[in-house]
Amino acid sequence: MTYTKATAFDTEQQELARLAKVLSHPARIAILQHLAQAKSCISGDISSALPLSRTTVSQHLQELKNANLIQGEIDGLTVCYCINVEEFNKAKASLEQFFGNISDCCSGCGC
Amino acid sequence: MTYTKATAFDTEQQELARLAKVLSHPARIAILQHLAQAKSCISGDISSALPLSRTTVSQHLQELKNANLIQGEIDGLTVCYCINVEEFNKAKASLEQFFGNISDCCSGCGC
DNA sequence: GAAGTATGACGTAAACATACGACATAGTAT
DNA sequence: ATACTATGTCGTATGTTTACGTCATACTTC
Repeated sequence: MTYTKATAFDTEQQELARLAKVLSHPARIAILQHLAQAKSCISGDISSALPLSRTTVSQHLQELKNANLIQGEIDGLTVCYCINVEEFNKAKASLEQFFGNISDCCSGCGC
Repeated sequence: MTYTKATAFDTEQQELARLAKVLSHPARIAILQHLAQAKSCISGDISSALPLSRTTVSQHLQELKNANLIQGEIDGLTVCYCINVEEFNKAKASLEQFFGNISDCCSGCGC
């Protein structure tokens, strides 16, 4: 985001937008849902559960990891990904606060 | 999203991703916050409150409108935008459900 | 109706995202 | 060591978003 004027907005707005951006692709939503339910969270299993190439899934996994929503532990040859529950709940909380503030505040306009 | 394989995912995943995408730019977060608090919600006032050109803000407003998160009423020369409270709360609910499902389900993995 | 104003639509350049094949790496097993 | 397997990284083609200037439209006011 260098060409965008994103930096002209305040930190809270940027953080919320960044979080939303991570969730803005169905593959990443699907990965999170899969990790929450899966018995296994091995990278290869995630790839084969999704209609995308292994490479592309790996890329989406990296984005989720950069956002701290998931974490990966190497176990020999395989990598085991899990949801970072603490960070995930922080994300949940900040989005809920955003929605809550607006709901509370918005009285409907007089137009 | 025509070239993406988005359509390979299920409807719920696509809907969540679409919603997140709308919120994935700080300008659109800022517009929603502004509309919630503003005494006025006239298009021109929104533009001048943001560090972007009027044209760009108008584009962001259209995206929010396409997503049904806001609605605009023409009043003579000016256009008055407001949050579409009903749709906004639906969006809130579906995101909260997504987060909730994952929180409930994710017991931490055995890695 | 002429001039002015508030908007949206259109065109477009630059930045970014998506998707994936080919390659690199590192562990495992024979 | 050699072959195999699971992953990540790199390059790259294609599509999408962002940002904004310019133009078109439509209402207001003189």
